[in-house]
Amino acid sequence: MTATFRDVKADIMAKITVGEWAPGALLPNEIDLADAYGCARATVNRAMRELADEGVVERRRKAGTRVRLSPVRQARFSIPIVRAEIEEQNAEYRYALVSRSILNAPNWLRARLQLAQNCPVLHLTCMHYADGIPYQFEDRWISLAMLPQAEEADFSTLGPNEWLVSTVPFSDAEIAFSATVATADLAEYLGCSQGEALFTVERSTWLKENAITFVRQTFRPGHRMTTRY
Amino acid sequence: MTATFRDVKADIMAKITVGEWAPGALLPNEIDLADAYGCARATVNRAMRELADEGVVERRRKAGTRVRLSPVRQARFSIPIVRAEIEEQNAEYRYALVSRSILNAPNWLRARLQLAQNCPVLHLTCMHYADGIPYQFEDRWISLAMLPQAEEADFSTLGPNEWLVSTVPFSDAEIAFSATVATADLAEYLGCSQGEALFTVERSTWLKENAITFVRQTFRPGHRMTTRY
DNA sequence: GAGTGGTCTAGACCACGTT
DNA sequence: ACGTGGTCTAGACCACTCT
Repeated sequence: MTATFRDVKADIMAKITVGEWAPGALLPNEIDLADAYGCARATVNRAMRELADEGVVERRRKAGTRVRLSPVRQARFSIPIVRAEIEEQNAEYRYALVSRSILNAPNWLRARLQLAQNCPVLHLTCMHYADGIPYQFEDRWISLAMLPQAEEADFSTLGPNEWLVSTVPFSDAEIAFSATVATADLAEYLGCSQGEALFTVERSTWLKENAITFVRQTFRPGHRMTTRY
Repeated sequence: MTATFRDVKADIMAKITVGEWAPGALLPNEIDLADAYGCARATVNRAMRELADEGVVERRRKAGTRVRLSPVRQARFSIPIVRAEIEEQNAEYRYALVSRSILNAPNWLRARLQLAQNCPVLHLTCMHYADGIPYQFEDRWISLAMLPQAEEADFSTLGPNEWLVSTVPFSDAEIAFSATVATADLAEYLGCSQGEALFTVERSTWLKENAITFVRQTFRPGHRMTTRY
């Protein structure tokens, strides 16, 4: 019959959304709230800490807890592997390797990943299909300095995405979303017209300062990346 | 000299990235870890709980804690107001109202926001500039059923973005990223060529099942939305 | 200086899911 | 049935920062 941290959190959230505690307002301190809810301070603390993590309130020692003026609310996107993304839509997944080559990292890639000069890289291009329809074109670069075993791997049946996930962990990643015009090549791969606008995701990953891989994923026209929060 | 939950978290994370605990591996239980680190179980619990939140580890009662097979790592994006986004780049922000009208919600909007029939909405279009250069075109729809006071608000100097944030809280939001081809109109507003690929963000927000607003933000060519995780 | 949140502790009880 | 994580408690000390 005592209040849980979920109860406390929900009640505070309700008071905020209803306007009882307006943006910028100062909330009671943890001791008073604990008293009011009839629970321990640690319970209130957890509730408030989660609200702070979610960007609903702002906390500062001595200054207390305030409702954020501009709820800097954050959206979370899960970064799925393509296969899972497609199969979740109950579509049949198909993968194809388009090209494979080994070369020294071009300058743009060296700059992007902070690679040493003459670093050998494996360059792959692949296609992912959903129910036979082009879904995504993948342009993948893997550092052979960090992952020499990638040279032996068979990417004709298993996508580099899945191979990497099960082979090597990473400590840092950078992700960027943008829009690209379909070139003649891309249009052909994705079965669309040249000039269409394509949603693009670029991701670089590192393991302790050492670059592992860079990938550019280009989606078929009309693709949307969605989330709720 | 005792281990903090940050120490514990960092150490576990290190053991995972180094491969000492491989994907799928079962970690010791909380009591043993607390013993090993010389701290209380609650401390280990907090460290592990945060790792679970971040998708590094998976926890189940009785089954214990395992390193995730496919790290379902999540990226977090903050959803800033345009002014803040521009000023953060040390650019001068300028805002302009392009058009304003009141009408009944068109069908696509009613469907999208689950609005009642004949719901009056305020339709605004605006431009945001960074150092005088077109930065973003905003296509904004506000429910007058929920926010009648929007009809009186002066949007000629203050953007609807900022007005809404300081006026009304929200409980749920849906956000979608995509790519759009620049139409003649958009090209003119954004000072680019027709046919360019433009990065687009659409967001709908509700307050307890009641739709508040829908917005489509179209960015100038080349815009990238970036984050690290 | 004093008030606030940040964290740790040692113990306890409970909920869940595997066995 | 039993082992695991999930949560709560009451108390304590500390770190920050506002005044």
